[in-house]
Amino acid sequence: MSTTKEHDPNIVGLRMTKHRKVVYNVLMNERDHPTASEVYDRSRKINPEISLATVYNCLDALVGYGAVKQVNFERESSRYCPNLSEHGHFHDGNTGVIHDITFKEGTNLSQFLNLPDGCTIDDLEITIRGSIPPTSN
Amino acid sequence: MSTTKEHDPNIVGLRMTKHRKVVYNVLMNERDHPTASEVYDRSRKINPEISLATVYNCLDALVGYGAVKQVNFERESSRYCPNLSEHGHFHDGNTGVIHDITFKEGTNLSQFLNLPDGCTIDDLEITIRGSIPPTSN
DNA sequence: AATGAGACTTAGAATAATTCTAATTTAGCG
DNA sequence: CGCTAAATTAGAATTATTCTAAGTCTCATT
Repeated sequence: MSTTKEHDPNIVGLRMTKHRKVVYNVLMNERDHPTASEVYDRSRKINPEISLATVYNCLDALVGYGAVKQVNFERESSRYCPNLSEHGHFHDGNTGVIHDITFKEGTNLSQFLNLPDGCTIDDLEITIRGSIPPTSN
Repeated sequence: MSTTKEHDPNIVGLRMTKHRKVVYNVLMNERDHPTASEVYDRSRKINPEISLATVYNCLDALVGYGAVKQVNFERESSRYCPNLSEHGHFHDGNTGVIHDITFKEGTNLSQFLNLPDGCTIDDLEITIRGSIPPTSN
């Protein structure tokens, strides 16, 4: 489960620097929605001379090119997620773990929301706070 | 449309002070999802000696007692909303206006989301960023 | 209506996440 | 291989929010 492969976003137009690679690999290798400062800590283990400002820059660049998603929960620090598929987040209050949640096949927003007439949707964020019962097995 | 009534949350257990009344009325009289500092500006017009810290305290108290909702959009300043019914928000990128959006009658989350087994939901936040075509009439 | 305890309010300092600045280094095209 | 624009850096700056400690008010109880 902890295969440490080399990942490469390979995005057209995104200049691939040493630091961007490190940050991207940090996100791919432990997909637990880390904050910028957690990414910073992990990145320094790989390349100790990276700075926090660079981590922010790299994350911004990766988000800007659509290689990772930025997740905001309440007003906490932003978190970063390499899951590019359309999904929401379930924040388990017991464990603090953030789970990705997907839509059921063939779901369309206007089926259940009263959206403004003729609106265009650029981005959707669904965040649920709750708890998951401990598995009894 | 700009009736300036006196509103009172009348919540059991919520001590109703002068400042809390002012803050609550500010929210009720212009229901446009203001930030704390916008609430501060409007409150000072009614009662110039209110402080920003008090505005934060009052908003926190009102949120804590369920008299208003706190809305977070990305990592921008929190906004406050006296619409207590279950609803999401549509952020119009053209105008900057935030519209409340409601669920269609009888909607259940698990109809369209793959939720964790047996999870309990405490809070749901749906935020859509998009645009609404200008009305042509 | 007076009292008192605890909750509210205040100004200003402190904090925390993020962004900015200006100087230096680097990627990658030609 | 040299060049130029873009990336990186350390540290300062910014911004929203929270904290602190002292003074004030609300309201249940008299």
